[in-house]
Amino acid sequence: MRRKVTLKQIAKELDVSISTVSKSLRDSPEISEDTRVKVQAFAKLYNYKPNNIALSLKNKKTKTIGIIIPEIVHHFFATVISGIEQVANESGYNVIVCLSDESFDKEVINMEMLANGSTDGFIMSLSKETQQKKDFHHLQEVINQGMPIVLFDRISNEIMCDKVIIDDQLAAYEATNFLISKGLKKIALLTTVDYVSVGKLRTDGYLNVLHDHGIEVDESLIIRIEDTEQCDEKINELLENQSVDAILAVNELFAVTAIKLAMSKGIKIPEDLSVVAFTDGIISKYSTPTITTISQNGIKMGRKAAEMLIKRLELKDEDDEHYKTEIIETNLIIRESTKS
Amino acid sequence: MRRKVTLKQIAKELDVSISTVSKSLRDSPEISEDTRVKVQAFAKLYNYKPNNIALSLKNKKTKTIGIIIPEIVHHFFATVISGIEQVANESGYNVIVCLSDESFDKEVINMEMLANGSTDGFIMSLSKETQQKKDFHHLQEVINQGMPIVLFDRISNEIMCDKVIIDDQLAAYEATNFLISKGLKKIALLTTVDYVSVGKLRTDGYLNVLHDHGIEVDESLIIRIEDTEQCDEKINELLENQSVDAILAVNELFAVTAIKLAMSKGIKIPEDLSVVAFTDGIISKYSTPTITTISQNGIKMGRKAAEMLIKRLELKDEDDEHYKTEIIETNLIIRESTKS
DNA sequence: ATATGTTTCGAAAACGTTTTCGTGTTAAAA
DNA sequence: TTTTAACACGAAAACGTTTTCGAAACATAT
Repeated sequence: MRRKVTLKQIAKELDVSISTVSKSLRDSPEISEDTRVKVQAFAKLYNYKPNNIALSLKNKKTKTIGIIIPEIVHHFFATVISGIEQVANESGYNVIVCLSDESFDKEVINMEMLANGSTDGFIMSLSKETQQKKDFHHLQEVINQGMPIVLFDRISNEIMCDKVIIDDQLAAYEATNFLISKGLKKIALLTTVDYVSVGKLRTDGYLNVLHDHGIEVDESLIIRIEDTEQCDEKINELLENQSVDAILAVNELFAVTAIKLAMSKGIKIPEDLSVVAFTDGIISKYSTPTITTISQNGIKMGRKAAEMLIKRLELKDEDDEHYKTEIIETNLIIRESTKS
Repeated sequence: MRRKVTLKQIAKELDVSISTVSKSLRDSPEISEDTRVKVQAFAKLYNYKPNNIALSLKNKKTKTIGIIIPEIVHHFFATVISGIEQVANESGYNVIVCLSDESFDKEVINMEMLANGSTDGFIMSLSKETQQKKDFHHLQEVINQGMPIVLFDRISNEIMCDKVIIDDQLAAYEATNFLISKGLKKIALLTTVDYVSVGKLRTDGYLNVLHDHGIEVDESLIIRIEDTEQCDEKINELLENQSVDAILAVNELFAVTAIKLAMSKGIKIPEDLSVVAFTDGIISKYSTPTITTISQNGIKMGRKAAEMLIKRLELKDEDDEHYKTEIIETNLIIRESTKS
């Protein structure tokens, strides 16, 4: 077992000082050709690579980005990570991933853990519980210490930092508008409880478009689903008690569940019922029928978030304090679940 | 902006030495009640938390696990990460994730990057290219330096280390056997090219069961698909030219693609064609019809891998050198895509 | 001859910890 | 009173780097 070689060992072996070795390897002009070549050859032979931890301590930079998200077994979040990783990699950064499991406490713990020197900054999406409690002291604490944060998707306006989102309200507006343009009237909304920021915004967009078309809002068509267990039951209720023309779902899962239930009741898609879902993922593409969705380009969001964070990290402390909110464009991907 | 407070600053402020502060915070008996209380109060007030990087350098332990996988936008790999993260979290470890994108070079670069002090060990699944080249020098190098590695799913027997896998061959055998027991004869296999270890093993299991039942192997029923672009074309060919009773697919994607193509040709599932897929993921559960799959419990694999790695990390250098290969059991989840 | 300049290298500090060891002070024992 | 022990604390080393500064050795110019 050949442990990693250090500057000190090389220095001892070649009978020079540590400084000389360090300078030689960094091609300092202070060092003579002779010793430089000698040291470099030796270092190469023993496959010397500087120790990252020591460098981090010295430079007060870890070249590491902390990612905190609610869950990873989730197509959208996985794509965001992928996007972040791409940019990070190009710039020599690593990513360290922590999951909050939608728990406020876990989010706090993970954040404190990483904030103690492990990362230079954070990219995160808030847990449900955090959005509900509206307690952001852990974020504020980190920001106060001078570490930049970029929030994406599940954000809060109470926190002053860079953000990357889609225009949830507009997207919901346009998607619903698309349904209305097909002559559909009784449009149901499958959404989450209101404290989830994106759920709220999407609901607003839905309400606005109805209002703009002078369509009366039927509260019984708005189904707020807390967790996946309720999903089947609540959607079943909707389909039993109402004659519905179309459904706008705030995620793929609600949509595919609705489609399956409808089909089992003999309701034809899209002839009897049109369905549009947020978040273009695996399910929409491969289910039968394929589902019309609002694309939410996770890769792009991840890339943008990483770019913003790294830019701020490499900005020489000229703390702009001028925070930006980037909006990633969405578009409607029309598939089989809506009338043409 | 209140930067993080250090021992040195506390020491200066309270006019004691750094050692005294450190000892006070760690409740050393060397320190008098008085100063201990005083220091602890001050530290709490300023929210002192030791710097992880400094600790890592001192202890030569980072409490970080490096994960290198081919891609993250992939349900199975996401579940494995989730499992790893659970165990890591319980034991106070963080995970740092790198993606190889199925590229040998990226795998090597990422590994070297993390090996220079960033992590205590690795959990990884080999990229296609690595399996093809059979070049494992980067793994061997890391192992020689005394860092433990746990391989999962895409492994190689040439590397001496802990491993976590499913019994791919047995699972393929049993799944195919299940199809045969339903009276199906012409069973096609949708697999990957042979250098992917799991593809090879699954193919072997398929071949063995045919042999054991005295069924002649029809090479034209074995479709080797290199990448997703070829997928449609190759499966189309199969369905056009052959009368096929059943399909065993080595992943969900191949299965759902085959089902969609078959249905578009008026072939009824499961009446005319039964389909079984490896990897129980999102698609199988939500597609129409739902797909019978071989479960491959990613969470469990991840958890097991993390347990093995951490155990080895915390083993006080009593290098067993006694490497284990854990086999995670699979089971057939019978859904709508196979005859009952 | 001295003064000046250049080349080449090493000592030491710094990053933030923990820990070993030494030492001064005080209290108890002889 | 002197010796010994217990107590409370600080100095310094160590982890592996990079970088500043000083200095020795030699060459060149005056």
